Amino acid sequence: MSKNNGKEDTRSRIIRAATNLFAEQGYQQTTIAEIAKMAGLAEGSIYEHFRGKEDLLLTIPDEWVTNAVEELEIQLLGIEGAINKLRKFLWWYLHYIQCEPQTAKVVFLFLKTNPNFLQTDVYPNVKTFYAYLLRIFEEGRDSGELPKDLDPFVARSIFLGTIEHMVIRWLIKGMSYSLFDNLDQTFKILVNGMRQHPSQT
Amino acid sequence: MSKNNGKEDTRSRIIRAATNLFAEQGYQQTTIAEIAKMAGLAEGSIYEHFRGKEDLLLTIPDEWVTNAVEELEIQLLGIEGAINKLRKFLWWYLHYIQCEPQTAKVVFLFLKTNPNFLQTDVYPNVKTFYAYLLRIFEEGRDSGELPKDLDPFVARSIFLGTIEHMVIRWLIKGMSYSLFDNLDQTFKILVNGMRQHPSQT
Amino acid sequence: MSKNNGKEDTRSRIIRAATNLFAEQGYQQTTIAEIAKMAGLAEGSIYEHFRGKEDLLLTIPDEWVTNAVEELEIQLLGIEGAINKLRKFLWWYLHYIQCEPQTAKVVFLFLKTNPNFLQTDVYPNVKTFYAYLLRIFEEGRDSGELPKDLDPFVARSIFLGTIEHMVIRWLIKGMSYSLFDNLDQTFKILVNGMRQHPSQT
Amino acid sequence: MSKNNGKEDTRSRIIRAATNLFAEQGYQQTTIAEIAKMAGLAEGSIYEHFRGKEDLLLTIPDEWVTNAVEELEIQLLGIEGAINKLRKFLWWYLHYIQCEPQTAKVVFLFLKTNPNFLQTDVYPNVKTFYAYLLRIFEEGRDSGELPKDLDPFVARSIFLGTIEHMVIRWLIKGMSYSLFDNLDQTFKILVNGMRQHPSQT
DNA sequence: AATGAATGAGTGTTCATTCAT
DNA sequence: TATGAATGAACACTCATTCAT
Repeated sequence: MSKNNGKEDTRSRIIRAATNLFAEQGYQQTTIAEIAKMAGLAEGSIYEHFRGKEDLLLTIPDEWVTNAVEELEIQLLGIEGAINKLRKFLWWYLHYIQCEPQTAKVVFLFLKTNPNFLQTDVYPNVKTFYAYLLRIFEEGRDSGELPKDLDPFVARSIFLGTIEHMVIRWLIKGMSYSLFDNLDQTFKILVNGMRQHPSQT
Repeated sequence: MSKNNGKEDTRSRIIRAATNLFAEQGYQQTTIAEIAKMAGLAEGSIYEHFRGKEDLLLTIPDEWVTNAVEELEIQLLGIEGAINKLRKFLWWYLHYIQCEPQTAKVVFLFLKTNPNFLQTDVYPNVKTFYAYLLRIFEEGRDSGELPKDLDPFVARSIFLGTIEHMVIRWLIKGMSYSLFDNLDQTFKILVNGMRQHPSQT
Repeated sequence: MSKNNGKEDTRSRIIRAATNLFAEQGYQQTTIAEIAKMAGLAEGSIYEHFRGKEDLLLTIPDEWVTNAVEELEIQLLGIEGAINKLRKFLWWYLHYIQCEPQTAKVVFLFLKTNPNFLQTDVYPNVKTFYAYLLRIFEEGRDSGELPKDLDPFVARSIFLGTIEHMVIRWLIKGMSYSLFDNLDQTFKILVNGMRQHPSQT
Repeated sequence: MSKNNGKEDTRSRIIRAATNLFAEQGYQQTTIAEIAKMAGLAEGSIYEHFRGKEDLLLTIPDEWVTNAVEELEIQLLGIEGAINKLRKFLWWYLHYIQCEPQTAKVVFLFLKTNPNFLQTDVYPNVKTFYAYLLRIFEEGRDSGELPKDLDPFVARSIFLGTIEHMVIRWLIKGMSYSLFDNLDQTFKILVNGMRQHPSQT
């Protein structure tokens, strides 16, 4: 934000161009020439800023993920109770994704396939991000809000799996509807389960 | 049946070679030359059986999915109640995946990215497959076993999202553990939810 | 010679084209496209026969050197005396070079600079070739025709150095004169120096 | 003289950097960026002092050769007789080469291949340098110390050829031994060959 | 004199696909 | 059916050189 100098601008422009092209055509189908053209640069200039095409792909999530971790922490401030936090997490995460759908598309569709992603500098941030979720489940289990025998890892898998499924479907369908459709139902089922409980109508 | 020696054999050998190579190196990284070599054929011979590399990729799930639909139907025979059927579905599906992990890897990691998959001949089968799940939820809702206001589509998203998340994680981690670890917990949470219910211990 | 089949022909055609182009424009200045064009092939076809441009360069001397070793042995048959053998060697070697000046140019001007040449399969043949010269000097020294204290390695250096100097000068000057000009004088001086003189001990 | 700090220094630093890099990696393999870095400059600054990469290569021998001509003249002062002068030439030349092996490497391995070298400003100096050798042979022939029928050009070819062969071998072998090993033998053979023998007419 | 970001032409190499045998 | 040599379009990447500051 405060780094908007000349150089940073060029770099950002490249990242933006690459993100959009990757998102629209796929990683393999996008050429350096296209990225350069869209960024208003010569082909060779890309290599002044990035080691190569894959380096570019791997750099795309950097800011997005770093920022996500920071925001998430702030978003959860002042929220009491595991379930309230989960709700907040879900709503905010989908909102975050919806704000930059192109970046999300690259991350969810092309990056997770890439074997080198695990060795990236961003990957630890991703783990940090997901660790928050883990902590919420642990907290809820310990406070009695969630069952004592709840395995936080399993709970997280279900939570994340559901989100990812929704997001990927949304991305593939061309982001033609709102990610928040049916979100209430989804959250309700996640929390209450699918079974008809005696205590429920 | 009598052709299942010469021609059919070759075709199967190609598919098997391609599946293994795609699974191990990725689709883009695998060359026709490698596939031909592993299948014991000359490069050009591949084109006697498939239109091209992508056709080959798109053909891999054919038998696997067709067979899945058939087996699923049989598996569900005689099972009473939506929850029992869901349990069966989950256990059997994971078992099915674990039996042919290479095929699963190709399907879950490389095929879902491919934009042409949706126009494939197999895709309707996939929809049929997932429709079973939908029907189970509808049945449960209508019989009162599941809540009256349960949205079957939402329920299915959660169910499938969870499974996919588990499977993809398992594939990426090198299939180094059993897919059935923690499966009980997972199913329990899906059905009962994450909340501590008064009626539960 | 007897190998003139279809495949061998193509390979030879590539080598010939490359040899001529390398000789005329230099190794770096020659492109694969040019070689392919001159060989009447598509660019990619080069790679069916050679691993790459450098492999092509390194392959050029193969036949030439192998053949030289064989011919040399025959040429020396029946020649008596070290000095007579040296004379034969000199005349024949220059003749051999003059027969295929393009190959010679590549070998003398571009190959000896290449650091990978020493690890080539041909290099042992080169050593074999030069070892003949060494043996002639040893033989002359032992038979008394050449001085007892003659160091064969030193003698060989002088002999080869002189030849190489002549050849390279000839190549650089565009092969515009005969390599045999002044050859008598040259040989006389070389041999005079190495010969056992009556006035010497 | 007063400029020999700022500007001249930079120029020399560039030449030194280029010489070392060319010698170690070859001309083609060395980039302007590397040279600039080693010279402690920005890439573009090279072009304030040289027209380009090839100009840089062609400039390397300048001082070395000019200086050689000057020194050679001095070295030969007061030496009587052609053979004594040849001995002096040989010893001093090798010494001169050994003092600056990196420059020698560039000159002997990369410059002589370069077609533009012949049009360089230094080239006349090289001819001057070699002309000294020619004059020594002529002088010896005329004085009767060397045979009347000695062709000075031929004699020089042998002399230079031998030296170059020794030097190049030494350079390629990594300068791992002394250039003066076996020098006595070498000179003895060379001179023996060229010397006027009593037994000859 | 120095900088260094930008340039963009140039090129080796890959590989899916074709086709004559 | 099978072959495998030939194809040739496509592309990432390099690097000497320029120029505004």
